[in-house]
Amino acid sequence: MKKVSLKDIAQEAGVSTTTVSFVLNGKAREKRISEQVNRRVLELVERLNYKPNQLARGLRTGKTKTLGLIVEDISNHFFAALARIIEDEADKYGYKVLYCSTENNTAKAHELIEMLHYRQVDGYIITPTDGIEKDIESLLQSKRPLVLMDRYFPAVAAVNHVVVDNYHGGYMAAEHFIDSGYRKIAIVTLASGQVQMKQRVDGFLAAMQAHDLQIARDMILELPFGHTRENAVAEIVRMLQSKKGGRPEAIFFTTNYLGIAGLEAFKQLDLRIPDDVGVLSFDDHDIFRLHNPSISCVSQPVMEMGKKAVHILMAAMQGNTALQQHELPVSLLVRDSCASAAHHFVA
Amino acid sequence: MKKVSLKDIAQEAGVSTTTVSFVLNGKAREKRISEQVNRRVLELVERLNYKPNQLARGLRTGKTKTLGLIVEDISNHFFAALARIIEDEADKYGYKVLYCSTENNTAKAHELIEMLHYRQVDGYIITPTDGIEKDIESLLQSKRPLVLMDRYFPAVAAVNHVVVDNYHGGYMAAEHFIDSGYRKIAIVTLASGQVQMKQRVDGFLAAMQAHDLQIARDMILELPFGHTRENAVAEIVRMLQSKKGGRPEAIFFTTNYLGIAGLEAFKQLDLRIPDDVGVLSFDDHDIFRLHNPSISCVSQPVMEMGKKAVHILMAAMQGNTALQQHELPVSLLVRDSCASAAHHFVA
DNA sequence: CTGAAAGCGCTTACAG
DNA sequence: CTGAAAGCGCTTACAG
Repeated sequence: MKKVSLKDIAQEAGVSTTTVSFVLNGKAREKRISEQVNRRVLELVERLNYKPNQLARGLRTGKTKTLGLIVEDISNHFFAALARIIEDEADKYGYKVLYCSTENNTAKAHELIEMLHYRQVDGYIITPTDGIEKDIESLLQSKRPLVLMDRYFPAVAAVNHVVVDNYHGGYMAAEHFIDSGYRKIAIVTLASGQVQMKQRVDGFLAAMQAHDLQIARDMILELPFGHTRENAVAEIVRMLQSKKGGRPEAIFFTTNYLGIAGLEAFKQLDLRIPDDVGVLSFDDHDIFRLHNPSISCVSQPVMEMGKKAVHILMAAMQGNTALQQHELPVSLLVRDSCASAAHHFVA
Repeated sequence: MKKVSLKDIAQEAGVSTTTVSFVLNGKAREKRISEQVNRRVLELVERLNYKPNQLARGLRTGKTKTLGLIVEDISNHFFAALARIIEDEADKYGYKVLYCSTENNTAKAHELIEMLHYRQVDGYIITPTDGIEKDIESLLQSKRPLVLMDRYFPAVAAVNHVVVDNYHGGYMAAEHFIDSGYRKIAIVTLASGQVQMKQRVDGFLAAMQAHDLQIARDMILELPFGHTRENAVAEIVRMLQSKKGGRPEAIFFTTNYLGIAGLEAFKQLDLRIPDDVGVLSFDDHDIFRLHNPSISCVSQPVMEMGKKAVHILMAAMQGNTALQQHELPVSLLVRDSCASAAHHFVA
C-alpha cells in the first residue's frame, strides 16, 4: 500500500493534475470540468483510496488547518474540559488542534509560541503566563490570529480575549460569606501576578470593604505557583493553626485545586464544614459537587468560553480584524459549605 | 515582519541555500563548511530571526515530528493525565501531539485515523474503540508506527500495546470485598465489548468463584456507553432499590466515572459507606481520595503507561520492529470504603 | 473544457 | 569547501 498521489490519479484518469486538483477542491463546476471527467476522477480517488497530502497543500496555500492551544496544564480539569470543547468546535470548521502545557513557565511559553509558529499553525488560543507580553505582541505584529483565554494583559490592549468576570465572582463570594454570618475570613490564592487571581481577590476585598469588614494581612495566604499538593495542604494547615488572631471562620479559595487542597487540610485537622469553617472556591469541580457536605463555588461557563474562543479565532482567520474582548458572567453555586446566618451571629 | 526563508539567508550571506541548509542541520562539520561561513550564517539566522518552515521540511523529509493521540475523551481525568505525560515525554524527542476524542464512536475513530494520516503524523497512540480493527490493520500494513493504549484487540495480534493487568485488578477487588466480609456483591460496568472492562469483570468473577461465591444475573448492571451522568445515577439507584434478592452489600465499579455516579446514587438514597454499602472502583480519582469516607480503588500506573507508550513509539519510528506488548501491574489502594470483616459476618 | 508550468520552502544526492 | 538542480505533493494564474 504505497502512497498514492495526485499525479497517480491524473495519470490513471488520463487527465492533468490541474484537472484532478479542481475536482478535488469542488471546483469542477466553476472550472467547467465535464461531468464525465469529474466522475472518472472521483471514482479513481475512491478506488485508490487517495488522500491529499495536507503538508503539500499547506505549503502551497499557507494554511495548515491546525490551531495551537497553549494552556497551563492540559491535565488540569478546567483546561482539559476547555480542550475538549475547543476540539469539537474546531472540528466543525475542519481544524485540528496541537496542545501544549506551559506549567506557567515563561521560558517554556515563549518556546511553545515559537514552536507553533514554525509549525505554521493558523491560529492560537493561549492561556498566557506572566512575562510573555513580547511574544504576544510579536504574534500580533505578524498578524497571526490569536485569542487569549482565561487571562490577559491589561498592558497589551489590542488583543482578542475571552475571560470571565473575576472581580464580580470574588465580590459575590464575599457577599455570600457575609450573608451566611461569617466575619473573620481568609483568602488562599496564588502568588503569581496573574490578573485573574488578582481580580478575584480585589472583588472579594471590595465586597468586604463595602460591609465595613477587613481582612488581616496574615489572613491572605499566597502560595507560590508550582507548589506540590502536599505543600499547599501544609501551608493551609499552618494558617489554620496559627494562633494570632485566632482561626479564620471561613476561607475563599481563588481556584479549584487550592480549594481541593483546602479540603484535605480540613480533613487533616478534623474541621467540620460549615460549622468549623465556611468554604467557597472559584471554579467548580466534580469534587465540590460530591463532597460531603457539598462545596459552594463560583462557576465559570466553560462551554461558552471554549466556543467563543474558537469562533473569535475563526472570524480572525477569515480576516475579521475587529477587536473581540469578552468578559463572560460567572455564577455563584450555593451548596452546603457556608453555614446559615443564625449560626455565627455571636460576634 | 515578513517571513524570512532559507533563500533570504543564503542571499544575505552570499552563499547557496545548500550551504545554509547544511549549517542549519548541524552538518557543517560533516560537510566541511568553513568556520567563517558557518558563523556568518548562524549570525544571520539569529539576526533575522529565521525559523525553518516545518511544513516544507516535512514535505521533503516525510517526517512531521508530530504524533497523533486518539483517546476516548480528552476531558476525562484519566486521558487528560495521560495526555500531559505523553506531551512531556514526546517533547523530549522534539515531537508535538495532535489530540482527538473518539467519544467511543467507531465512525468517528475511523475518520480520525484517516485525518491523522493525511496530516502525515509520524506515529499514533490510540485508545481503540470497538470496530476499528480494520483501520488498525491498515495502519499496520502501511508500516505506520503505532501503539494501542488502555485496550487492544485480542483478534489483532501483532500490534504494540501498553495496557494494565485488568484481570488481576478485578481479582484483587473481589478478594478485598470478600476479606472485608461482604458476600452479596454487585458489579456496575459498561455494556461495550471493550476488553479491558471484560477483563476486570472476569477477574472479579473468578475470585468470587474461587471463594464459592456467586453473583446473580441482576447484580451485574451494564450501562450503555454514552449515557449521561444522570442516567447512570438513576440506573444505579434503581438497582439499589430493586427488591428481589435484596440490596447488594457492596458494589464494584469498573471505571471511575461509574464509581462517581455510584457515589451520587448513594448520596441520593442516604446510604452510608461502608456500613450500608461497600465500594470499590477501578481507576483512582481525586474524588475518591477526598471523599468522606475515602474510597478504595484499583489504581493504574498512569505515568508509566504514558511514558512507555511514547518510548515504544519512538523505538518503532526508529525502525525497531520488535513487537512490544506490555501489561503493567495495578495496585489496590485500600482506603475506608470497605467495612471491617466483623461487621458483616452475620450471614 | 483542459493542461503546462511555476512555485510554496525546504533537503540532498551529485558534481566539482 | 561549496553550489546547481531535482524533487517532496500540491495549487493556481495563465493560456489556449
